[in-house]
Amino acid sequence: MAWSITEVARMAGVTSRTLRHYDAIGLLAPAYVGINGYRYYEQPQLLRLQQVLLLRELGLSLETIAEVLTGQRDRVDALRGHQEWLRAEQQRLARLAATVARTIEHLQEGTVMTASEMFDGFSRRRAETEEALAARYGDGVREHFAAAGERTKGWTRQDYLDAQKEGERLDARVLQLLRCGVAPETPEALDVIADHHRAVARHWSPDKVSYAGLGQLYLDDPQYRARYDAQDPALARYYRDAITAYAEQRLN
Amino acid sequence: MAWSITEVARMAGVTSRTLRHYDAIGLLAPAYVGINGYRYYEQPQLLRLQQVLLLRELGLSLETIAEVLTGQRDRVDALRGHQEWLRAEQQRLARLAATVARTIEHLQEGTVMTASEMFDGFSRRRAETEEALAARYGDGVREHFAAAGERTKGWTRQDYLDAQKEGERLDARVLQLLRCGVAPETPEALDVIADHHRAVARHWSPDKVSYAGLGQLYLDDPQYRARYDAQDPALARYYRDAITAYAEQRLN
DNA sequence: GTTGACTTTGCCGTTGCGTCAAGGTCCAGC
DNA sequence: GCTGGACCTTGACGCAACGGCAAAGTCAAC
Repeated sequence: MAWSITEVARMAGVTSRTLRHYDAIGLLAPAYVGINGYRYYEQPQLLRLQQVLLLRELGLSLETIAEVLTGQRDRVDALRGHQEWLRAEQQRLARLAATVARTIEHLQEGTVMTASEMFDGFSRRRAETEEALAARYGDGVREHFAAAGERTKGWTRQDYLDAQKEGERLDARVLQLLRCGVAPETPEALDVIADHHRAVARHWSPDKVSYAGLGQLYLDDPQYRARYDAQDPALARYYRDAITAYAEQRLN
Repeated sequence: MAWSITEVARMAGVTSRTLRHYDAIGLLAPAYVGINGYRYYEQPQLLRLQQVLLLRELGLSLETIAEVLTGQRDRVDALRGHQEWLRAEQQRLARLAATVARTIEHLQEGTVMTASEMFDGFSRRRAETEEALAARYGDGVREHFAAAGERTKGWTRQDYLDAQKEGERLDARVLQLLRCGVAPETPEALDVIADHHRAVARHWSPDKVSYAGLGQLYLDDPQYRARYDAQDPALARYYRDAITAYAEQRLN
């Protein structure tokens, strides 16, 4: 008993285009293909399609479904992961909704919502760093940032741009070291970190401990972590190791 | 004071690719373009970008943002709509999570989750129709469906497929009438509806009132409505009008 | 033999960019 | 004047899961 593509589509409540797609991505191949090129499906394919649609309705991606059906991945395992994703997504939406609500209120009150400073990438990153460090090491670190604020009071936007540019160049140099297999505690690496330290010192006065703390932050803080992971999954750790070595060997 | 694309990108914390994209879709054009083709941005563009990113962080689509910034659409209005969407999406995810949880339980209990009948598009649709009608007219209609179940007891899968195929052909014919401007109460339209009535009567015994109720259902039930709306936004209403006219004129 | 329903492959469109690729431009140092 | 490196341009593909359309071949019934 073989069914044509449209017949199967009707039985399952999907379109024939969908079945062709599933064939194309290797998720569900027909039982056989006629000499005319027509796809023909039989009972086992219907059962498999049933499984596919069941998992699809739960929101799993076709890729995950394929993994589950080939047995590469456990169903319960995949579903648990999906459930976690669903929860995270729900929370994200909840936060968004809250922010939207607040924004609406502000708009209605006529508050102009300047906050233009917050849209300077540089100062925003500094604020985030302050929060992250304060969360890890207590409010004591905030005085460091207050001092940094004093020091950069006269900076123009151009100064910030230059500082940011230098930071990116440093990232590129460290990435080079990593890619070339240079160990993070070698003098070559530490020389690059020396430039990093000099750059940081322009708007902050880290001592041995707090500079090493910054290195650790690169690894632990989700914001920094994501930024470095985007370039190389090993970059954050490399940065931390190099900074730690630098603090140990060249600071006191 | 003009800034290059990368400078603006750094200030705003986005990539230059993003700014080029915004230029391409007309969301944010540079202040001017040099003879070398370079994009240059000035203060007003930065302010606009700030607005864009603010709304983007709230989850609005770039299209909506563009409408808001051109003044075609009110901010508060757009945000309210977005908020509703967020709520609906959250609820959808919550339902999904609940279903996933139940599925995990079933899997762990070893329940095999056959429910193969539920994957027959036809019987599923019938179940949905029963629920929808029961919700509207009370449980009294369920006996109609029980009788239909009796009548289709001996049907093979092929019979269901044929019935479904006929249903789709009828939809196509009605759509033709609609597109050609044939009014729903004309004899020509009623003749098509007569075939519809014959087809329905094979697994159901509608009287004048309940057949008209089915027509109304096409318009009111979200499932049916979506199915017809996909073909033409006026199809559901046309169906209802034609069925109502048929019930009035040719049934008693 | 002619419809009409059905099938095939192939390609564009959706959202918001990331990521090359190929090539032109700018500026500083020699 | 030349070179190198950082910067800029346009163009095109890729993603997820198909929808929709076009051109062309196939099948079955009348």
